[in-house]
Amino acid sequence: MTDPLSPIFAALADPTRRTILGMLLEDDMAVTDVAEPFQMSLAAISKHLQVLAEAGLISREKRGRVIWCKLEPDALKAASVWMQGFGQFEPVDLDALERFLAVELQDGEG
Amino acid sequence: MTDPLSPIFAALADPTRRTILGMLLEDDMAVTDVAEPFQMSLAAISKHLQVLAEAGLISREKRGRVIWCKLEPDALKAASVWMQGFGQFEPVDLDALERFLAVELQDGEG
DNA sequence: GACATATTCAACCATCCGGTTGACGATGCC
DNA sequence: GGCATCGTCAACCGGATGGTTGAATATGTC
Repeated sequence: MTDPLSPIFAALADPTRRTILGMLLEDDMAVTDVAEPFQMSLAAISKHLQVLAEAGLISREKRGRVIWCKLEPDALKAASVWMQGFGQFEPVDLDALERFLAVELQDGEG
Repeated sequence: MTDPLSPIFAALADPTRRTILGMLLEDDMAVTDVAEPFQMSLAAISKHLQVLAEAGLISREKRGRVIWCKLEPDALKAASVWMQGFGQFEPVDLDALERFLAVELQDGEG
């Protein structure tokens, strides 16, 4: 499953994770601070951040004992581009589109 | 859980379902015809169509004994709008996408 | 060294998901 | 009526998901 879009959409399918993305839109945050407004355990939030990171939607950088989470817009952009293929364009070869997006994503990462 | 976005993203998280949406972009299709190119049972495709319908991404209309599936772009638009809330990247790589689509459309069908 | 904080790991649990198969209700055709 | 076709339903299965708790690993502070 090297398809990049599936984990992105799967990550976006959870409202907690979408809320987290919204929080990270304002600023980078430590894991503990991300977890603070939620009524669930820190471990649960940590797992959500793991899902977001594996989808490429965020990155995590450890500085000292704190792990900073940062929004990575490229993955969202990939999903957005895919959807625009539906909104505005005529029939498209989706497999080719996904190959295109895969290249796009690789492009973004160092 | 009346949140409309979660089922939409969850539906998009499966590559089979995304492919189905791509097929329906060209034209409305009967369930059997949707299932034809896939290496899985008709019942499995029927379930996928159920998921897409519950997310609002398609509608199904019974005419005779055939059920016609139709793309409903509004749901996709809702998800797209949500993502644009994130969009500093909003003017997606439309240039690249258009170049891609131009090649695609020439290459593919007439 | 001792202790507190930040985060993950591991085990566990209930539920959901994607697939199968076989039976079933509707519909169209002869 | 009898039969094939269209599509879903129901039961089942293995694996993923979302949550819990408690222990473990780093790191910072005194």
